[in-house]
Amino acid sequence: DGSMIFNKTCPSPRPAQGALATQRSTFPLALSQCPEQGVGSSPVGQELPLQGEAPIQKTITKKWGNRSIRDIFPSLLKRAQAECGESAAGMQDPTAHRGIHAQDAIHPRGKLSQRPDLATQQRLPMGQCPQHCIDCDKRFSNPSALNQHQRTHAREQPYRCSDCDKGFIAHLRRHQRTHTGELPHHCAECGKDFAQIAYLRIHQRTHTGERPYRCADCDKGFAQIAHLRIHQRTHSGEERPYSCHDCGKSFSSTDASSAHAHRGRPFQCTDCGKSLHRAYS
DNA sequence: ATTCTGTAGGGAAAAGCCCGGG
DNA sequence: ACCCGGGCTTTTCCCTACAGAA
Ligand SMILES: [Zn+2]
Ligand SMILES: [Zn+2]
Ligand SMILES: [Zn+2]
Ligand SMILES: [Zn+2]
Repeated sequence: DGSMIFNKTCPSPRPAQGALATQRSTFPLALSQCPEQGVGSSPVGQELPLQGEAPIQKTITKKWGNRSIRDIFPSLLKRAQAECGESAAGMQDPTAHRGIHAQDAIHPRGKLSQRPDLATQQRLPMGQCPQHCIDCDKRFSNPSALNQHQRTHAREQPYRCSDCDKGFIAHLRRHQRTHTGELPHHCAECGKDFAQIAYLRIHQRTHTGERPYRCADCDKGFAQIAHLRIHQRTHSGEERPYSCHDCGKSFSSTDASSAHAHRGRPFQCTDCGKSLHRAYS
């Protein structure tokens, strides 16, 4: 831990979730309704090679402070997604910025928008369309298309956060705690505090040992149903719907895909000098 | 024997849905 | 009618432990 050098020889540090969704018919694809994509436009499809990309950057040095890269990386990704217009310029970590677009199913890069961009009169790939809906991440080639689209959100979402400008159907206060850091729900057992009561309830099972979800095959119990569902894949054969963009290996989950390692040790710790073969060491 | 690497298990965050009380 | 929050839920992410392979 500590400060890390992220030596990016692997072009996608986190495996694509969206892009891989094509291989899994049950994936909830939230594409549709985008007026720029036309009716029945299919999900990502075979991802086209990205055009106009800078060549993969060889080394990106970044001081991560006291936090490890795996702690800081998710927020970088989220911020890049929320703030990006179309270019990585100004981003603290262009690597993260590239990553999220290369993997993004919401606005797949391979598809051209139907209307030309106002400035250039070119049909841009959807992922590069400059008009960005902050509520759903869809992209539009011109402001009026975005405006029209956003009126649908105004109907659906009567609440709007003054901090991040996102719209919600309810529970605005609860969302705003993600900005304020307020943690009103206290565990009397261990003293930890949580932003949502649901976190506290689930957390309390770690003290009580309650495991309400039971595997019908092996009778093992789990505290969270998501864990049971993941576990049950171990009984049901070799379903491997996710594959790595870079090496093509298949995995049963995005988690497994993200944890797998590549040759070349893309991660290096500046403190101990050790090369790491994957982000999770 | 040591290092790599895939996998299982477990702790959380964010946000959607339903509902009842005020 | 409207707002709010509790309770429950799904989805996704992050991390660790560990066993078998290299
Ligand atoms: Zn907000
Ligand atoms: Zn506790
Ligand atoms: Zn089981
Ligand atoms: Zn790979």
